[in-house]
Amino acid sequence: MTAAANGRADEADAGSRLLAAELTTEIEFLTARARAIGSSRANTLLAPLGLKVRSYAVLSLACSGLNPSQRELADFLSLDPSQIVALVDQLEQRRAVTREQDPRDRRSKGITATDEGVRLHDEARNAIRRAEAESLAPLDTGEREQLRALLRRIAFDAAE
Amino acid sequence: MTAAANGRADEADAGSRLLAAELTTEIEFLTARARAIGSSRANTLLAPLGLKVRSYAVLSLACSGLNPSQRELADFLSLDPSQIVALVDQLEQRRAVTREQDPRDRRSKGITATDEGVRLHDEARNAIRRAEAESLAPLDTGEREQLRALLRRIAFDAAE
DNA sequence: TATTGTTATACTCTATAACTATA
DNA sequence: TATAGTTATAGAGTATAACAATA
Repeated sequence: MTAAANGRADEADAGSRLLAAELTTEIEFLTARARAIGSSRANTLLAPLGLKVRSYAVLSLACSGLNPSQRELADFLSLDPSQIVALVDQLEQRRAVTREQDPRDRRSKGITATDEGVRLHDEARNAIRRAEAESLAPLDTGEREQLRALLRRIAFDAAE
Repeated sequence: MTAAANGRADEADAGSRLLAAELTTEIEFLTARARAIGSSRANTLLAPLGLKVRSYAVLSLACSGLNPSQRELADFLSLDPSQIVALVDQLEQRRAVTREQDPRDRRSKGITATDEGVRLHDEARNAIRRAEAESLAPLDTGEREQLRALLRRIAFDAAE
């Protein structure tokens, strides 16, 4: 996780007296904790499909119609190219995606989903949405959209 | 983070055409990315102090005046007790914290900061605040407080 | 000479189980 | 019998460097 599995994420005792500590006001800490809770739930619900948040992200981008190269996937997901190789290997072995050599640059391989990959992605997206609904249970609809908008700006405006 | 170091976190090309993908609307993905950016910055700024986000969290709780036991630290930080041992070992070796046996339950050890630990924590907290300011640069003050409040509810209301 | 994908390797982080001392 | 801390170990995740094919 980064988007790694974290099976212990929701074991913390939220009623703990340590909630009074200053640490709980720091965004860095809160973000890490929210991510751990979210990844844990997402990985649990993705497990029956043989996916994790990492492979789901690759599959999702393969289904986007944007035909990303492995290099683009690595840059966009902030993963090393060698990790993308392993993730694409897994998805390719189960016939969810294909590597297609770019005729204009034969070094580059576009990753696209097969019909089976699209089916798998539909199921996985439902799992992700269930996980999201559980993780965001304390927030109402408007607050969820607020959070989404704020996170999106941090995730993609800050890096430039 | 997990709050692990992620040196590649902010290398993604935010101007990428992949921004159009549906994936970028999913909270799970955005949270993981925000955490990676935040942890990366925080770890970079903590490195000169010989700390990471993990050890900083333990030090911070040791400085809270709440005198947490290792078991409480493990529960609250969602870490395995054996990982707490290693983190406290490191901090104890540099004389930043002490283990004190609880006289009412001699199995339990309360972790408290030394004067040196408090000094280290003051420096580290400044580093964390600088990291936070950088990570949240796209947001104004009101939006930062909004985000803090939303994350706090997810981090601590959801787990019950 | 630089870049894409690939392989290999080492390192960190995380999960699990067993042990001890206390309760 | 159960719990706090500890130790040891294996697995997953991550970083780094080197290589072949292509540009």
